[in-house]
Amino acid sequence: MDDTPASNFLQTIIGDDIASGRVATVVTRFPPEPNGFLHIGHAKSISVNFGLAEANGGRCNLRFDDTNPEKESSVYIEAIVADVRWLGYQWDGDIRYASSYFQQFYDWAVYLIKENNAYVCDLNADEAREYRGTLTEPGRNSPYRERSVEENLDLLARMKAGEFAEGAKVLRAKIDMSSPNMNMRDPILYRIRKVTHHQTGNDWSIYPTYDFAHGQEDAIEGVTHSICTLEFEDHRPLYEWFLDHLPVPSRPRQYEFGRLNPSYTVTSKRKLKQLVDEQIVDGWDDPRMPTISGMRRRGYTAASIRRFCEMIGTTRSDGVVDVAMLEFAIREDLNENAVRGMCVLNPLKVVLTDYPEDKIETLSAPRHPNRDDLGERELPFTREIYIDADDFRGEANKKYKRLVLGKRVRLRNAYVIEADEVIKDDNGEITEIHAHTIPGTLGENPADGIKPKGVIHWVSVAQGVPAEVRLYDRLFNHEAPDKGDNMFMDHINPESLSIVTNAWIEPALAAASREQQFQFEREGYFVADRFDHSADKPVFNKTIGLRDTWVDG
RNA sequence: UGGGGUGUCGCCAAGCGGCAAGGCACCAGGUUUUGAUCCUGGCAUUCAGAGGUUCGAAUCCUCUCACCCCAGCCA
Repeated sequence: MDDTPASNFLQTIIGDDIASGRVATVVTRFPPEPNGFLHIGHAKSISVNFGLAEANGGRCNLRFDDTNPEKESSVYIEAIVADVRWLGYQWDGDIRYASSYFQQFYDWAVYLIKENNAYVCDLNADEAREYRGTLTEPGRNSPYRERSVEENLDLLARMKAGEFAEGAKVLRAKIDMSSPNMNMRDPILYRIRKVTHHQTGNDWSIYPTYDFAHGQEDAIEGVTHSICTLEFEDHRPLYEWFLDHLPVPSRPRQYEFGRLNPSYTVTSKRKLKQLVDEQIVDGWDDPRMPTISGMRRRGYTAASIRRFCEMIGTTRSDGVVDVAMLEFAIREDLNENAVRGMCVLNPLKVVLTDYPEDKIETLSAPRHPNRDDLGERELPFTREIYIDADDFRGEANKKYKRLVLGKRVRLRNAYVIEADEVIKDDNGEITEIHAHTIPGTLGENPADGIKPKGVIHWVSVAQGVPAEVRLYDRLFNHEAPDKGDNMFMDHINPESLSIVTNAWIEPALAAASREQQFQFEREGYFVADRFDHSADKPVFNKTIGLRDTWVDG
């Protein structure tokens, strides 16, 4: 958005087109099919399409490629619209639908028949496959290929009228059954589907295929640069064939880029849907999902997703992007902008035996270590506090910079304390620690010169608030779960979610509003859950941990 | 054994005939009341490989190799 236009091959092409006068105004489009939620791969496409339009003073349309009603639903339309908006992009004019051009497509189909460039074929799916040939053998002409224009016109009209059963007939382009490009072997333009369409209801019983719709949609909308992913490259000759043989109002051009494949994740709507359907996750917006809505709920910001897309670039090579880059993008944003707070995930009580029982000292702590503009928060200090159980050891080596029996540690934003005694129950489990404060260490080092070895976070027992914290980890424990067909189900990380129900947060955090991001110091970045969080029952999701270079656990 | 693509550091990626940007990751120091941030330094005599053209090649030519996509009435 405020970024300088990324230099990539698409920008070069567009720059040349503008310079040569081939295009006056750049028009792109983001054309999702409403058959699932948008994921991080779509975010790249959105970033490319809207970004290129924006960088070149052009426009970008949001168009639903809704040509297959069987798999689509308006539920997805609503989710997709919300996601694009949340990412921060504004499409040109109204939302478009391929389905609103259905009559035009039909008229063009009639045109093609009249030009002897299309015919109705009665081959069923199996027969058609047989006639199509293979990658190395040419196909054979359909026995229905030479029907008369009149007969084809009549048959198409009757297909439209619903006279034939699904699968009984299709309309095909008459191109070349021996083409080495499978897409040119008399591709299907229309198939019979007697289903209700989410936009057009029962108006149609035949629906155009992607190939017979896409280029024409682009032409109707005046799209100048139709940008898609690499797997459509083989369709480009067909895309152009239709533009060549139809009286379309403009001449769009298709360009392809390599799709995004983040490591440790799957980005295939089919596979994501399977995770949802089989309840491996809680829904399309589960925080472990690589969907836009899942990432949003996880605590990713729109800015970090845009930044990530910018970092990875746009090229024609397809590789796997290390998720560490995505993690870097969100840490970078949150480090700069997230308010700090303290949360104890695994509470261990510490009693400060020298501290008065009823005393509540209201300390003040900065909301951010390097940003004074974010101000300060009140931080109550009391005799009993919780620290994380991992932050105490009876004894430890010099590398351990936390609380050790007989040693000192600094309580973040408060006093230096020294551990005196470990209290255990009958089973030998530690129940609490007795310690004492070192006077005069509020904002100062100990007067005796014995500096604490480390800093740990804490929360007042009496003034803190219980909270639920959902700890997320990657959904897959394999770098490339997408490899192989259904193998990805074998690589599910069984520990991708663990819920901490007895976390303890400082009062300032209980005042969080939904979707507000924080850094729980020394733990990571967390967000108040978009749906489940409330002041009465705080719920936080772990977005990502802090970078941890500490060796020796 | 058809057609279409891609190969530059562990990952992403600039480079488009003049002598290998940058980011992520990693490593080593410094600062630090977050083992975070921040700061400093390190990290491809080499561009899939082999030939060739040229004063000079990652960039041009030739061949080879590897990987990806295409045989949905999905997009």
